[in-house]
Amino acid sequence: MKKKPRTYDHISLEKKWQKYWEKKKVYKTKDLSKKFYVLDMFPYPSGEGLHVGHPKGYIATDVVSRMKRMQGYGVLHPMGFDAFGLPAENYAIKTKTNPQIAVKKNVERYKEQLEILGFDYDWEREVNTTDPEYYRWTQWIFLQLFKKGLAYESYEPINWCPVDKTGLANEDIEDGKCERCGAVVEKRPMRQWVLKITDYADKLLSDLDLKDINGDPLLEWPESIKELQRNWIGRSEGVNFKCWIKDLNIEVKMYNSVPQTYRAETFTVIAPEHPLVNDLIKGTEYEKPVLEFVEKIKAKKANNKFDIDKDMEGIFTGRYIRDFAGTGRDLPIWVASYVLADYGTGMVNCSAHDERDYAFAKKYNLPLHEVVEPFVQVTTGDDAVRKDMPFVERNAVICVVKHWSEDKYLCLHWKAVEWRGFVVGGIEDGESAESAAMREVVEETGYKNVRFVKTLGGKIHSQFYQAVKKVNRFAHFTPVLMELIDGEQNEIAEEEKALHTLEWVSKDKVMDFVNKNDLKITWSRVIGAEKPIVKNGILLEPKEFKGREWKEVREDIIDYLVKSGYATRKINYKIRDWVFSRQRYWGEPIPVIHCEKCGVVPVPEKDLPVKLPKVKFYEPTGTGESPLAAIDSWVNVKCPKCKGKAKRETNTMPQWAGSSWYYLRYIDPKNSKAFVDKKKEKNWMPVDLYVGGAEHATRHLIYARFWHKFLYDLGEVSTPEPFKKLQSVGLIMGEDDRKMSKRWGNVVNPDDVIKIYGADTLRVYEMFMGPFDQAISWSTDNMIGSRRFIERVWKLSAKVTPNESKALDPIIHKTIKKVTEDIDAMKFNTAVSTMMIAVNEFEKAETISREHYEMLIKLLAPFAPHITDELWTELGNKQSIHISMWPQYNATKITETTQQMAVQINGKVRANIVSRADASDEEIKKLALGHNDVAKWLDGKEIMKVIIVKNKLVNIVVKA
RNA sequence: GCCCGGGUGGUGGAACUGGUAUACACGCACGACUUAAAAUCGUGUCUCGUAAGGGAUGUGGGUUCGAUUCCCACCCCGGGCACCA
Repeated sequence: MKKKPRTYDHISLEKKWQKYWEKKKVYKTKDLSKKFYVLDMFPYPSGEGLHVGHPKGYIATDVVSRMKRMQGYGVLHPMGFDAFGLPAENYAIKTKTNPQIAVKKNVERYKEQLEILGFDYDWEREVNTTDPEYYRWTQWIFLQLFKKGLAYESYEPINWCPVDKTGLANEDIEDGKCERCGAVVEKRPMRQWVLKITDYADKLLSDLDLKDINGDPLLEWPESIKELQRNWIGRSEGVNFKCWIKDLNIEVKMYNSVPQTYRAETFTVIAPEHPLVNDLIKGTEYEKPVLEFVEKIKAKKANNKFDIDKDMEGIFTGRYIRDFAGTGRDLPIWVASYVLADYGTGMVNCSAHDERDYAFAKKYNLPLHEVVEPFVQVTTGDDAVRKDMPFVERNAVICVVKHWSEDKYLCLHWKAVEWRGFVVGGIEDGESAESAAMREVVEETGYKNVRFVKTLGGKIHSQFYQAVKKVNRFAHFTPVLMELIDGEQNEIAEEEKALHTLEWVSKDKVMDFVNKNDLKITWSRVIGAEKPIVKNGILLEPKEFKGREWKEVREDIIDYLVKSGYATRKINYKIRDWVFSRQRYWGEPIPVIHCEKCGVVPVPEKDLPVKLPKVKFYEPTGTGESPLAAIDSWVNVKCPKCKGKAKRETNTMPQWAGSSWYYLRYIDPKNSKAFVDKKKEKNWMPVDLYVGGAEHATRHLIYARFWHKFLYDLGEVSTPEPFKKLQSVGLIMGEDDRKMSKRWGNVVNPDDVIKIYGADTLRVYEMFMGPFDQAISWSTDNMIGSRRFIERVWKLSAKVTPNESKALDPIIHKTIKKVTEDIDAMKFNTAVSTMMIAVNEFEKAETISREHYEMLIKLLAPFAPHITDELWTELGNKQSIHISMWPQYNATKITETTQQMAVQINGKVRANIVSRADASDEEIKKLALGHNDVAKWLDGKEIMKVIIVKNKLVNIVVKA
């Protein structure tokens, strides 16, 4: 064994090992009985190159894949490039180079940057979405979708980006702006290809919760990303009411996801874009004004100047919905700006129990009819309803009492329970609310001359715990307004005064004074500031369901409506079909041909790929046609069916097409007969670990699941879901806490960092920074710690002797256990800190056995692959450390013979004791009580209880 | 507004199914080595207090022998969705 003092020259050392690994094909994918497929979200190679934030996820998968390989798994850890789409094309236009050339250059640059980081990718499996041999299969999948009717042409208005001059999918829009360039998106009707992702909406949603045979979740995804997808898919269950337009006898369906309140419906609104609008107004006096209104709203929407809060507008059509459910009312139909044409049926019956409908009705003075009374339940505090206790119902009054001369109101403050409100009391049998109110005011306040003014609307239902009577109360309050005639008052008993005080509160302070919701509702009726009752309340109609609760009655009402023939069950989704065509050059040509005679004809599979032709001008035209339309020689073809005159489709696919299935191509990247060999697919799928940014939750991850499910239904793939475990990477921010970007000048380039500190240091640092899925700011200062750590491991090799030494057994075996578990759980920061602790211990030892040192560097190998391979071969090993066996911990070597325990007295640490590891509770108790520092605290106190937690603490509870 | 995360030293952060809060690292201070500096090594570093001891995990309350961890309310920060009837 050599023990030369040598310097750690990371530059030559790292280069040397990278060459060695490549030459020896250390990382070639092997088919073994145990497989592990680790996948990175492949990069989109921009002209900027990588910054230090990009490789964070790649380092993590590299660490995992290296450990898995050492654990004897056949590991598939590939890398490729996603290069079609707007960014590459815009870059090409800007730099006036052909995108093909620009992409090639960018890919080369990216590969160089990835290579110096020392990743273990099997580059023989590299894929590139712009390679015709790759997109042949992207086109093939499109054709299968087309054949199953899942790809169709549509002429609906879509989102159009005026800067990028192309249509966009819903998913490409952020806050009404183009996600790429930030331009305000317009609505524009044009021909486009659309994929029917809505057919899979239900499966995409429910399969998020798939369970395996053990009942464990099949998708080990962060709950937050599942939730994002659930929200995006936006499933809504409800009913479609059958309605008729009065006089015209047109049947229409009306979607309603809150059918409980159907009897409150008093008017109907229809979207301005709805085709039925014309039929409603044709030839009537309403035709002109309504059409003008529709045009105005459409124009606003096209320019994205539409703001729902400012622009809630409508106009009457002169038509009515005929009474459809026995309410005895016909509903006037209004065209309203806030109605969505492409959700539900584009037409909605409106009631007082929806905030927007309520606001619209108030604005246009439309009638409202409430069928729900407010219901409040106290859930917190002393008067919170007690669980498992029945309710005692009672009719009662809430009396708001106005001062005889000032604009003040009589309020009560019950101090014991911190209840602030008005005079409240029960209604006796046979008593009217009015007389109960008179009686209660006199009894409670002592004021003698009070006058009834009016009842404040319908009942307010309220559940709370009545401490005095020790019951759960269900009160049905009638709120009333009273007024004192003068200030004449009886003396109030002293004991009454102690319970509560009377306060005259000025009008503007009452709302803040009262602290219970039923009282707040009462007060809002006094001042006329009522809000619509939504989502919660007690039903008055229909009479069969009177008294039932809003949430609880829903299913029964739906049953009732379906049985009565008023409605049918219906499910709607927020997710829209995927607008799949782009009017741009740089994408996969959509493989169909438009024939004058036969219509749309798919390109025969044997003619794939439809290659993107080389062009001189690839700037977007902005006409709704892609630049391909100008290339006659490419566009004009013979119809594959009738051999007649035909033209190629000139739209191309969106950026997300190629990435929707690339993980399958890695499995069999060179196959020219199929997109993937079925046997190989079965061997490697699903992806065991997929790592990437959470920003892909609603696009890539939904699209890929959609395509995968489609291929699964075709029998082309063997798993219902593509990605078993998903892990999101937290961003690395700039040192100024802002997103790393050229714009802020805070970009740190990995090449520079590697030059100074080495790839191993960069890798260790990025893993050590903090929790992997959390966004953390870069700190070059902090990185020095990782470099020091590596150098200490390097220097430690001087202490290695062939002799055995048992002293370090516990520490190294604990470290093996923790590091292995942490890597599996993606807790890299604590894995690194555990190794740091081990190194600190190793440094204290005189000598280190070769066995222990080898264990240590093996644990470090996935994080710092270069230096560990160097140290490993210095020890005389012939093969790379990365194909050595991962160390296994020995549980018996971890267990210590003694245990240290803290002694607490009433929860405060007063002493520490050491006992044999197998000491009995009695022995430990004796030891603890006998300790000098403990005796001092126990002096003259009575011991109530002694709690012993093995290997942790002893807590002695004494009487204070 | 709704739905997810998250608030712990000067900083990044650690703490297993409730069990000695602040591991590990950065920074800082002091010391050693050096003519000197860098590098390296050592010691210290939540806070108040001379000490004994007390107080701290966003705020307030609760459960418990014991709470960063569980429950309730509120405040703040980050992300997503947002006219979806």
